[in-house]
Amino acid sequence: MNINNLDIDMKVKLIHGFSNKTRIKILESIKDQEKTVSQIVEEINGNQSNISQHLACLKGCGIIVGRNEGKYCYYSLRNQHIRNLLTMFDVALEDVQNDVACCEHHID
Amino acid sequence: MNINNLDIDMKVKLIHGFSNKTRIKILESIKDQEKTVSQIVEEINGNQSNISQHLACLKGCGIIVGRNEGKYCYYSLRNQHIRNLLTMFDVALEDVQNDVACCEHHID
DNA sequence: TAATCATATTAGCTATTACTAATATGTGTG
DNA sequence: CACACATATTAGTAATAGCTAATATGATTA
Repeated sequence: MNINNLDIDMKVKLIHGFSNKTRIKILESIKDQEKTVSQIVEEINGNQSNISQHLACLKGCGIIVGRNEGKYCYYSLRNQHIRNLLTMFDVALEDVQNDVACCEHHID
Repeated sequence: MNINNLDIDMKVKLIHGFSNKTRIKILESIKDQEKTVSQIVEEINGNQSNISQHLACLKGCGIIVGRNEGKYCYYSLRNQHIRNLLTMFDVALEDVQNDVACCEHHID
């Protein structure tokens, strides 16, 4: 496993962070302002444990950062690059939107 | 399931296309010029069946397009937006690179 | 300090995804 | 037309990811 492979692993991990519906919802929810876990849970109508796990994943992937304040934990996007990526997904999607039968069975 | 949810599903599917090591390798391989399946297989040292399946996935996600010519099939990135996305991943990654323990067990 | 609230962690289970090997299809060539 | 080559498809299996419910941790408050 060389440097290049490490890079690609990192890249895949980063991208993987974005590749789940719940995580995308979380990211959209905190795109413009930091929120606490419970705010997120309420907003996207999720399960506390589940959201917490996804937040840990997003943090581990370097997509978001957490900040503790008293008993609350505020999460926000790591930086502007991440925000840009989220925007770019939408841009690319618009373009594809019409002719995507779309990966129904993913690999097969 | 409303319009918004359909959008988000599409978005997740699009992103999912990028979230696998083999697929990223394929994309990097064809980033600057179209290639045949066998060229890709050779270049990234992959298994023909496996690569073919991933190509179908990428096509289904709207990330690449295929063009038949005789017994060959040439694949290339769908458009410039996709190329931009690939570049942006690298940009975002650089930024994160240093402090990513990184999602070892994904959700847990 | 006991009770409560916010969040994290764990365990068990199910669903999804990726891989390999075998086989099929489709196209050009001797 | 038989054979070889390029690619696609299928089936079966192994690996990964995601979910829920239960429990733990850690901070605040009555």
